[in-house]
Amino acid sequence: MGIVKKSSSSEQIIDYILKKIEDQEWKSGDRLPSEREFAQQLGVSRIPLREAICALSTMGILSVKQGGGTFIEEYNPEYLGKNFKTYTLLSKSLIDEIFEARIILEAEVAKLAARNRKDDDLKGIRQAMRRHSKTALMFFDGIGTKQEVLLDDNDFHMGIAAATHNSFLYQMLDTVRSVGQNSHLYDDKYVMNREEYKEAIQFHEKIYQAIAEQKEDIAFSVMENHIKTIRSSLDVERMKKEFGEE
Amino acid sequence: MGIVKKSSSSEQIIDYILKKIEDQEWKSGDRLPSEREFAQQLGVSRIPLREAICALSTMGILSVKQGGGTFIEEYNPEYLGKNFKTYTLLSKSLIDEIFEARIILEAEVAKLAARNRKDDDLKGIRQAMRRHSKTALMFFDGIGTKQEVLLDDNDFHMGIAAATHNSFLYQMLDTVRSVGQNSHLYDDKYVMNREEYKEAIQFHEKIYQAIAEQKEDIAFSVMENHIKTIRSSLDVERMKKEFGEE
DNA sequence: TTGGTAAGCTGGTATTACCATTTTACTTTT
DNA sequence: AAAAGTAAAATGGTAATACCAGCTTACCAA
Repeated sequence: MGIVKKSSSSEQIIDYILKKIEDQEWKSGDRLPSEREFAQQLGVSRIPLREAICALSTMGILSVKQGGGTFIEEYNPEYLGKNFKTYTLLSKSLIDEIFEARIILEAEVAKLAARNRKDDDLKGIRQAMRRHSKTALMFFDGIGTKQEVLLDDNDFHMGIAAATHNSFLYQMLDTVRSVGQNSHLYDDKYVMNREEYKEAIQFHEKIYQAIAEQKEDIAFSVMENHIKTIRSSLDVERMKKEFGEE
Repeated sequence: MGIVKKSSSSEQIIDYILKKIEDQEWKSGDRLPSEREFAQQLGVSRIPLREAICALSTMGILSVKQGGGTFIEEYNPEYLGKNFKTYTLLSKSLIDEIFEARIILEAEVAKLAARNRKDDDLKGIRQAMRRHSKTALMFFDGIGTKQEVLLDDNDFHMGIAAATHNSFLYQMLDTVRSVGQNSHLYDDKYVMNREEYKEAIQFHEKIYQAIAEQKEDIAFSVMENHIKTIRSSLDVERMKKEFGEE
């Protein structure tokens, strides 16, 4: 007779595995029994066991390797926001919330980066910044795509996040940026006119300087203005689209 | 012949479903074909299809009802941090990162709450605050458990987060708080001596006042000090444990 | 010692059958 | 005709078995 008793089998199995982890009986890196063996121990078939393993691996708690086995995963903050990278159905009000959160996070991240950054971090940020300004200017001469510009811009911002040496804040910012940019409401509006982008490049340089010189408050406020400026221009575009052309 | 072609079947099915959602062919509330029918359409068996559905439902993108069907879920920020509620294996350095993130988030959340709070929000915060101070004082008279005190404390802080009316910040704070408090390193150290807790209660009252009067900067700085104080006392406890008793 | 080969582990998928719950449609009752 | 009850069908959940695909191991040959 198995250990499982009530309600959905797979859920009970999930609880069973989580309890083993919480009780420290199973630690990071440990291998679970093979599916056949484990299923027999629990008194269930492979199907609900696999459902449980699937759910836990989606959460990042387990990892499965074909031919190898199933293992307890190392704690990995990457999964914090991973779920949302592909989700695009956002309402107007949610987008406002996202931007509000993004302004706060970007500014605080810049501040913390100014405090914690190493010399190596500066190098990465600088490279991304220069690549970005180059691709952005080339884009207005008809060379390259908007996506390239956005990628370089993202590298700049996430490079700053990496300089905080705080994986939680990194992942939170990554989430907020991804969710926002994947929204179908902002598909082709992110890179605006030439002036606005030159302005953005200037913002980037100021932010970089502040981080390099470890001026936390300046990094905070300039970044805050930078993101607020972006939000404003996006709002303008949204107005155009609602009342204009079509 | 099915639609699926290369690599892992279940992953392809996941991509297939996500693409349908991104292309707006399937919207929130829509019902997927039944497992048998859908599997036949894709040219696979039910097993990999169920694996895909399992993964997507743990991400919060699908929801399944036995006897009913499988549906596209409404966008739900709740899943942002849900994964971590049970995960407890944290290293010392990660705990430092968590506290750093928490200080930033709690302070910014308090600030935003002071800006956006409605009168109803104040009511909830006030109730939690009073319940907390009551259970905390009772606890030192030997009545009630530490867990009750922690729950009330959590209600207070999350009530403030709710007052921001920003579900992203709410979920981020919830995540950071959950991850930190579930750590096995802090099992029985959260409620310290009587003086420290009276201090915390005073902090709470100041924070509440600032939010009620919509004084953003005061809410920010008092909350920042509140969390920093907690971190300090926890560090002291950690020292004791490392060099002391055992 | 080195290299490869084969056996046996592992998870991944297919098939079939049956159970549990929900939905639907029909019948019965009022 | 409307309401209530009941049976049938549809759907997800589980079981059992078999086989495929990738990895590990051990053993053998050079």
